[in-house]
Amino acid sequence: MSAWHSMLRAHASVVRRLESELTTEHGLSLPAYEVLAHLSARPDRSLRMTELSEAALLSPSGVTRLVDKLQREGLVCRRRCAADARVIYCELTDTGLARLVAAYPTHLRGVRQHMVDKLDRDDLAGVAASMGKLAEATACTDAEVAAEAS
Amino acid sequence: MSAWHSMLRAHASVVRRLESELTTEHGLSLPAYEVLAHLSARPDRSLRMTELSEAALLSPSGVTRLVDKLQREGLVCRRRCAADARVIYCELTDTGLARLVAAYPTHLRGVRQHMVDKLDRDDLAGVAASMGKLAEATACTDAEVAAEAS
DNA sequence: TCGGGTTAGTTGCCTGCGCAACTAAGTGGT
DNA sequence: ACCACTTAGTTGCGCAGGCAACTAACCCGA
Repeated sequence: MSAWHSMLRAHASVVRRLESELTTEHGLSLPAYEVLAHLSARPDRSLRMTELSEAALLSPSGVTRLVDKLQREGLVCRRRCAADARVIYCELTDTGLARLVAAYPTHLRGVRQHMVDKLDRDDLAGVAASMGKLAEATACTDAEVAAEAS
Repeated sequence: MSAWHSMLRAHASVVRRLESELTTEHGLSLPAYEVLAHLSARPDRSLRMTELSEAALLSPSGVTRLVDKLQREGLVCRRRCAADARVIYCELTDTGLARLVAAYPTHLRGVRQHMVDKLDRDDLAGVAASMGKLAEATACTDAEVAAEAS
């Protein structure tokens, strides 16, 4: 139980700091950064909206609006899929990539400063492992829930 | 870095589940539950608004509105402080306590189910320790920031 | 004792985001 | 070939919550 509360507090404070640094220095919210980062990791710099939804931990509508915003700023653009007219690829523009590259050091420094440096090597490994288990486990139960719903 | 991403995902999914269970079964958001729980832990069942703000990880305005809502539902009431007319005590009513007692098992089960049971004993201890460090460390830097601002 | 600074709480305004309903497009059974 | 079912994405709506500005109360030095 104390683990739970500590996790809540830790998450809240780390996220708040990272987000405030990112927004003041580069005008990017944390989900926006996540989106750009995930896009940049792709060879074609693009992902489907649903994939972004998964990547940015956002609901479909949230992704739609976030991409709207990023598009208005010229950081991404929408591209229709030739094979399936329902899917829309969101593609990172050069401007978007530049913005990401500019923001990257800030983000990296933030994570180090607010998380990595406060823990020793073993702690960090433990956290990574445990959180990985949690994320995976919940993904599984999600699948089960979806299965029994159908 | 993978620790960071895992933490984000784990937190998001655990929180979402807990919250949805709490709201559907008892009509309480997670912050609302936190508030009631913290109040119940006090001998006089009351806390100042600022203390609630800290407890519920909410901004002052957020607390004001959350307490407004809880008050409308009759779960808490506001009480002025005789010694200092600025401070307002938020006090848990009997109804509020009853609601909390009703919700408690749900919350406990949720935390077990979505977090504790997915980790073995050592993981859990590690998470508690590490997250404790993070929360504490960020509290410290908060203090520093406040100090240098003044 | 009174005027500037601080602190507790509230309010206006705005943004982000989830849910539910919807449209458009693809798929599969008959 | 057609119609029911699913899937991708978008929109209407509503709520939660942060920031900045405000009020009221306290505090302290001259």
